[in-house]
Amino acid sequence: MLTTACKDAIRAMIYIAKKQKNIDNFISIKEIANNLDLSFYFLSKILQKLVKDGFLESYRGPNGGVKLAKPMGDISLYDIILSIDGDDVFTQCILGFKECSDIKPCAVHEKWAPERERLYNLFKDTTLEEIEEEIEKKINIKL
Amino acid sequence: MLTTACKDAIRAMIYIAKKQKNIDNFISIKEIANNLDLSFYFLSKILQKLVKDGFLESYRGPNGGVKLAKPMGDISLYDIILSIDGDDVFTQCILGFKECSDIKPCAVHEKWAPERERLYNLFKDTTLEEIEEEIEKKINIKL
DNA sequence: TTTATTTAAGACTTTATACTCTTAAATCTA
DNA sequence: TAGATTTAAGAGTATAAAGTCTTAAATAAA
Ligand code: SF4
Ligand code: SF4
Repeated sequence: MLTTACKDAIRAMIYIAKKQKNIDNFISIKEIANNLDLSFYFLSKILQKLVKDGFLESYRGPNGGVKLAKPMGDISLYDIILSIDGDDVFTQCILGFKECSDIKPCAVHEKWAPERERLYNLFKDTTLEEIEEEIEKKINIKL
Repeated sequence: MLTTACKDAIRAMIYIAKKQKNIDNFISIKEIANNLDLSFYFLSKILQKLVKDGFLESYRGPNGGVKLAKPMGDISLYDIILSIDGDDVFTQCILGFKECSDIKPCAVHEKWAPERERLYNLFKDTTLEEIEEEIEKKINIKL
């Protein structure tokens, strides 16, 4: 469904959003990796993409790190997925056909197309802000 | 979402079901591969799994090939996916957590869990028979 | 200005998936 | 029985994803 790089990216963004709600500092990637039990090396690589795509702002040197480059209500899970994995999940055919036309659809199009649409809407509608509120509301949330 | 091996498997099973509606012969893997524009070698490997799991019956020698081992109404897309890819798509966490309890869920569980359930039902409910009927009904179906 | 800290970038290694080929076994037909 | 056909099984190769490491650049603080 999603690559591990993408899953890690989402978890990191949630962590950043949660932390940023309180303090507006840059958060070091090492801290994020440690707290989420991820490889620092791997996470660094992943977050670089989000920086390039304008979802994170980064700063080097002591007290450096990353922070959200936009209001958390303006960053959706779709944005993160698109940045890391591309839009294949939302556009590709369930049977793997390269070209897909509604004129000559495959045998499961009627079943798959609406589901794919639901998936798109789900991720598009879910913002870091909403997730952050969910975390505040509940007690036992795994990060 | 699905591996290419799994997509190929589904396409092959649809092809077999469609053909078997008319004649009850064994269908050679070479014929399937040619018609679906797939590698004979790769497809052979993939279909072996479906044979082992009891969804296909195979026969060697001239006029040999494969045929459905069950009524096409008894083979769902879920069965095929399970046989080739395993059940990861239907059980795994969207954030990649190994263990997942409803007691301490992740921040997107409330959104993801129902969607995963829908996906499961969709594939579980869609049988080769239903797909075959869809193909008969429509004119321009890509195989 | 020197040293420590932190991200950026690219090379590199490992692992998993995708794909190919060869040989063996089963079966039909001449 | 000999030869052709077709799947089975396993080895082998190629490509992509995952993960690691090294060096450079930016910055802060001593
Ligand atoms: S029409 Fe069929 S082939 Fe095309 S995207 Fe839809 S499901 Fe896939
Ligand atoms: S509770 Fe969260 S971590 Fe567990 S499966 Fe659901 S979405 Fe994934």
